[in-house]
Amino acid sequence: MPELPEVETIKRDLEKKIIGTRIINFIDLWPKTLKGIKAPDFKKKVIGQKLVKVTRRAKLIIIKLENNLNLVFHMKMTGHLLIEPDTRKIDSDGNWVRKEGALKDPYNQYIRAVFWLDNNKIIAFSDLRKFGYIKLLTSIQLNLVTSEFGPEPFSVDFKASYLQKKFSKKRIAIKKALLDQKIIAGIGNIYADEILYRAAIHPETQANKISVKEIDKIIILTRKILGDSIEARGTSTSDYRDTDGQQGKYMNKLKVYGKKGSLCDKCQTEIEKIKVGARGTYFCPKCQVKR
DNA sequence: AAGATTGTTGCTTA
DNA sequence: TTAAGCAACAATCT
Repeated sequence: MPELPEVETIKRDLEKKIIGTRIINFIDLWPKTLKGIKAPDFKKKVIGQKLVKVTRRAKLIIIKLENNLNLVFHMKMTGHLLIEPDTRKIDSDGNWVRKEGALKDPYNQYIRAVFWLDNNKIIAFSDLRKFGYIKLLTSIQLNLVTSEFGPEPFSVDFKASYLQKKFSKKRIAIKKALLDQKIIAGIGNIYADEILYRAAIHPETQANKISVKEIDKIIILTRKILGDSIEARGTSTSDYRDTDGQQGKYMNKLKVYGKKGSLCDKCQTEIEKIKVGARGTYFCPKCQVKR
């Protein structure tokens, strides 16, 4: 799943590869990919525009255009933004195929939208499960969206006094609180489990029962884990790939996520899997004691 | 072959 | 007014 480290990796790659280029064409191969706008209207507003700036907020990628409109991408579970040489074409049946000599790409059949750029490259939005989307928003509309998110984990606003205030009002499981984008932006299922394991907190602990000391731990560990994962270019437990179609390397450093039955690093107890808020949740029953 | 998987939204209920 | 739970979305794998 693309969570903060994966989306941040994509954002940094895009910054290097596409800033200053111009969009010269667009096609949507799965109509629902464009949310809130139809392709003809979208094309009118986007074609000819220079890509001015790339930012990330929570799990959103935002590309600012010269005309002050913003391309907003959400990868959901299986989305990719692939930057490739322009070696693709549409065949007579309307199918999206590789031209001869194109890079090998296992996601060819899942491409939902394509932007052609004026540097002979394309941005291909691939998404196996079709949950991801592209929106075109004014800065005002974008602000309405991003202002709903809680603080970024690396911002100064993400601090103990803030989390104390938020958690004190919540009786939900701490894991659900970490996943709530209105409380903290960018954490998903993988990193929530990793943070709670390293903080030695049972994922079902009520958020309002988390101590001040534990809140300090959560803040430090969140930054440590997300930072390390960004350095490793993210986690590819299943579908995540960067703009070159390459996997991240943080999988090897995971302590609990996806590791049911393997032994805890700290105490050699078997890692267990339970459901918390309808999400698969991995933890060590000895290090993360229920209360 | 049903159930699990995932992030987010929108609805319902308390 | 707020909190919390759940269905829905989509497709694939077990």
